Amino acid sequence: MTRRVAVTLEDVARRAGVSLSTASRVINGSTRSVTPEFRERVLGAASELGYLPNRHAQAVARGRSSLIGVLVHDIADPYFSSIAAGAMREAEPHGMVVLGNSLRRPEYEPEFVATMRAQRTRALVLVGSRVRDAGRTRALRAEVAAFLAEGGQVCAVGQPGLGAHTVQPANRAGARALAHALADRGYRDFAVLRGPDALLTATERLAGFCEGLAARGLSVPDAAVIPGPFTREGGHAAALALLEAGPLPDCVFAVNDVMALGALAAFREQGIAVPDDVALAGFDDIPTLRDVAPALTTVRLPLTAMGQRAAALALEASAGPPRLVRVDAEVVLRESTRRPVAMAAATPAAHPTGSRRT
Amino acid sequence: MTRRVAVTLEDVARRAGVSLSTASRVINGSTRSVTPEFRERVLGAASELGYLPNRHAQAVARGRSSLIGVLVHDIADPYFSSIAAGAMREAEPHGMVVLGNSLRRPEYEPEFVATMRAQRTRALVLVGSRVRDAGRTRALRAEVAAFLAEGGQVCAVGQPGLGAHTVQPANRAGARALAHALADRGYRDFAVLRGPDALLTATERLAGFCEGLAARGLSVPDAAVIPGPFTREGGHAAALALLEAGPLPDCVFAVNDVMALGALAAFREQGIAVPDDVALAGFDDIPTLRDVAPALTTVRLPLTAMGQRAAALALEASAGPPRLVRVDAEVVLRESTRRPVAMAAATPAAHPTGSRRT
DNA sequence: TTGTACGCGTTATCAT
DNA sequence: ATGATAACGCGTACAA
Repeated sequence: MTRRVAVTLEDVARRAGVSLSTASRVINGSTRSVTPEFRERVLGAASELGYLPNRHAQAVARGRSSLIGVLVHDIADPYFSSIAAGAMREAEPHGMVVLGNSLRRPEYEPEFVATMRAQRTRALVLVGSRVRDAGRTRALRAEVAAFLAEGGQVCAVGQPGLGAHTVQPANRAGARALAHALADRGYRDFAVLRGPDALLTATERLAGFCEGLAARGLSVPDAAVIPGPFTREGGHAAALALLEAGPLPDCVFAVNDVMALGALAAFREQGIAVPDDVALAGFDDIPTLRDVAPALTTVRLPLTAMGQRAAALALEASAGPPRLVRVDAEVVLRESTRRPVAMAAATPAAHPTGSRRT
Repeated sequence: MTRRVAVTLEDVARRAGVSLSTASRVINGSTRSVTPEFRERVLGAASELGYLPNRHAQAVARGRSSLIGVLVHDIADPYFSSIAAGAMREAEPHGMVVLGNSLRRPEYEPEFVATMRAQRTRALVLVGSRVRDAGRTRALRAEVAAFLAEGGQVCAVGQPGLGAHTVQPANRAGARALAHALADRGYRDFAVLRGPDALLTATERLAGFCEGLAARGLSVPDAAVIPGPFTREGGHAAALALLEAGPLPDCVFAVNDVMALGALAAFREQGIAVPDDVALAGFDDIPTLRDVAPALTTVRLPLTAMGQRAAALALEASAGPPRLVRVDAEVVLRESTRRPVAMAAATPAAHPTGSRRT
């Protein structure tokens, strides 16, 4: 009747002349208690028939599958693809990786976790940023809790407070160190392309940057803090908005690299030279940066390693409470914040800080 | 005994006071033949209990899962992540997407297809390049055939001859057109960073480029055709090798953009200016190109659209033979092949073509 | 050690 | 329209 299309374990058992259970034992290797001779026969039959275990049937019988979920916001964004690559490299030997792409829609995240629950996935890596929207956060947290309750394991990257293991980059400290470094290079008049204020990551970087400046007796005028999407287009638009808002600052900090690249493009289009007319810095050190000119100052995060670490945490047989793994960020000064000759000639003290923007 | 951890359809049926079959009918909506009242009751019970259908059980019962596989060589490479993003966008509404990362190991490809067979995946998108190794190709083709025989659907991108639908970019014609354009800009003395000679894609582009030059009475000296990996590092190394081999040509063609970026970096490190000392062109038009300076001449492929098209082909209920969808490539001339002033001043005829490299 | 039989959560066939 | 009941392919107590 039904067109039997794939070889089943029963076929293998029949051909090997053994029972289904014996065949099962040698194939999945649960217990070693099988005679070498039978073992041979089963293995032979399996390979002759081209047998492939039905993973779904296994998952149903075992009550758990070997799928591993990885969720990112945008797989075409180098930040996410780098982390995803690291996570996949680590996870691949342990099971099949399912990669989800939220397209930056927060409502998709709980949905994805639900899907993974339905798949009885054993481990989950959630890469993203916590968002200020309490409803969304609650929905996501609820799904994660349900997933955990069902015996799954979860590790988040960059979004603490989910009740799961977390790999957390030093957004605040990194931005603070960057501010120090820029102030020490003599920059005095700053602007920040701050990203969406709903994104915790963006907000932390802004806060850290301001703290760092404050430690040097500097600050960013409110009018020079430009919000916008966390993307290249967002950076582009924010840079244009900055130009509209008033005279150019010494130095612009975009809270991530893709935004910085957008800003760089906007400046180029407007005939504004970086770093001669304005300095520019980003955050993340995405691989793409190796090929842009001028070389972009940034705060390096070990993206691939973060993904690997997260996958390892999600995969390890963990007893005990959720762990928080902090990841250091390192300031990398490059061409885009080389002080222009005119400024470098003067002593920093010669530059009164007075806020140009009121 | 067993810790019942997830809500099952039976729980829902019991709570709704209906039979398992009825509950199944309203949940999966197979037949509409359910009284509105019962329907309400089941839906209510399901949502109260937080019921999630076990996809594995469904897959076992139905004999086919709703998984969709996408295989790429390197998810961190913009070429692949762009195509993958397109494929995922198209596929996501139809099922869960499983993304595989071969890390450019050809032996992983048949393995991935086998895994997808084991998962009873319904559709498969294979992104990559056909490799000259007959053994590998045969292994892959065999797995694809088995997958097809089991009722699955497949679409390949850039690797024809797999017995599946194929989305095939115009590698040859694109490279030919590029050669024409460069010759028309006055370049006479060329080198090609040709990639691995085992990769069909690389070979086709090289061949097309040579054809295009030949049509203008030009050619590339053998010594100026440098092989190497299809990656940024490969391009970097190949550019250095080119420098070692002899004097600089007018113009270098790297058979893909990431190689061109590697070459660009190598030139920059060596103090060689592009395009003033040497012109440079790539192939693909990856998104990254928007941020490199000088802007890189390339041959544009609609990467995202190709991914979408491939997923659509793999998903569509196709009767009939495998289809071959050709995708046009478009030459995009940018700054990196602006003719230097000195050359532009002279007439092309003033530049004897004589091969500098013997 | 091996085989029998039952269970996993669904779908689908068949009477009712 | 609804409800038993038999698959689906596999894992695994339990008995032999």
